[in-house]
Amino acid sequence: MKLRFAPSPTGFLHVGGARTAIFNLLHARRYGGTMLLRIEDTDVERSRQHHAEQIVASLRWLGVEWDEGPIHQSDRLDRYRERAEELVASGKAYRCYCTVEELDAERAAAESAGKQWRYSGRCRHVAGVSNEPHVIRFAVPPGMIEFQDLIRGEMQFEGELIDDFVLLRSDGNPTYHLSVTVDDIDMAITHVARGDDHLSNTPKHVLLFRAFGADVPSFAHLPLILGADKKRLSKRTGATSAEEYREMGIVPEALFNFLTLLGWSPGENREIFTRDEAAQWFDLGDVNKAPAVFDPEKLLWMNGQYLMRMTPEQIYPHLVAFLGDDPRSLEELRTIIDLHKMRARTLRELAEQMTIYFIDDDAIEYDADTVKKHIKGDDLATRLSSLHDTLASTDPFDVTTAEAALRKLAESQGVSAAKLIHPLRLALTGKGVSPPIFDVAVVLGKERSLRRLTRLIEQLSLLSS
RNA sequence: GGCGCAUUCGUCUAGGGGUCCAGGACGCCGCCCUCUCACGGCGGUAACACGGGUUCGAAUCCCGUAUGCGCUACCA
Repeated sequence: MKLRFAPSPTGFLHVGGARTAIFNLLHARRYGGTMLLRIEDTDVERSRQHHAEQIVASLRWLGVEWDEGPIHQSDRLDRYRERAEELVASGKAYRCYCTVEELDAERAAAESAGKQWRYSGRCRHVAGVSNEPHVIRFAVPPGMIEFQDLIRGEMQFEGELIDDFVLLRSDGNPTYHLSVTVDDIDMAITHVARGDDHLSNTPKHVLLFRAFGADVPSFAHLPLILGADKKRLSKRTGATSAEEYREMGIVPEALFNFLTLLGWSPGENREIFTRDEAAQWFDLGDVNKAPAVFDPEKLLWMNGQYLMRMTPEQIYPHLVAFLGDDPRSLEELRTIIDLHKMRARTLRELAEQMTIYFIDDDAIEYDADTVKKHIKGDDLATRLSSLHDTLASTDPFDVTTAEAALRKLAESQGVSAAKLIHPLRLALTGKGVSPPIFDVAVVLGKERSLRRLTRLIEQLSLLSS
């Protein structure tokens, strides 16, 4: 068994393509098959080398591996010409001297007359060989074309309704239909899993496999991924490339898992699982027929689930990119990551939350809403001063000791602990939300915590006015 | 227009004739936990597109209709 993912390098790796790659990989792994990566860059107009490199990088990042390739179709142009000539020689294809201008004009005329247009096949009968520019067209035979689709079942198409499609362009480059079948034959592909948009092209490919005397592979046409507007996922409705999700702070394992669930389910209500688990359960035949809407909210939730289950060691390599020019070491961040990982949905959020530990004690900006809520009462200054003294004499300065000391103080002051805790949070972080405040204090250390508390006390009159 | 594909809660899905007045997850709402947030726990909201059949019985099978999408290029 051998599968392949065959992107064309006309842009970044689209999430739909990413999912196609994942499904190919999973099916190959499930059944011990081989996975091939092939770059379909026969369209010189639109293909770019840097896109190919970007796609390869995105696949690596995502964790989609391949056993062979990447093979570039642009390296195999001679092979496609050779195969096209074979078909001409055997009478299954022919040279066509019609120009695009002529054909476009015919098409436009037919359209304005309200009639559907199809190529007449008139060049089938042109005799001899001329040096005039020409394409090679496949002579589509009449009759029903049938094939099996793993996802849709038995498919039937009427041959008469298919144009004599172009195999080789006038510049000598192959079209998709030619290159894809020549390659799938040469590379012994047994299962073709690709986007739904190719379903209508498949009869052409079946015809070509037969014309070449090759076995027709199994097909699996995956439904598209839609945006919130139920249209093909586009930039209007959200990020479309794997790269954008990386930049957003999505970890690859989460995106992989999420994409896997679009159009497929392992059953038994399983949502979070590893690539290896998916590879044990996956089968192309279980993929849904209906297109799926990409829900960024659920991706964010899933990413949060991953972050919270990952260790600081696992998170750190992904996090570094979000830490700015002067990233701290894993050692410095280990505790902080543990404190914040269940509070962030993306690496970006995580990095953002961690900044409170590294800014100057004097640079903290107090959140206005939190100030309004917790900075009140004439005796606040004195109570916080007492808190300062209490914390100053707390030894050791650890979570349990500090918390016990604060609670004891609150009791002696006749107020709830919350009356001290919220101002303390504001003092240490400038915010109304944070991890448990004594954990934050311990990370900061006694000295910096006291300095931050002192600063708040000093600014109290300013803030409450 | 032609050909093809699809249609279960807002979204992702489970379901493959009776156990479904439809299960899980995200989101949303409420409660609990609690120093805040998050996590977690508990509960709630919400769906078989429509119409005909077949059958003792249909979300599940068949046929229409509607809607959406794809292809109809010297793009893939």
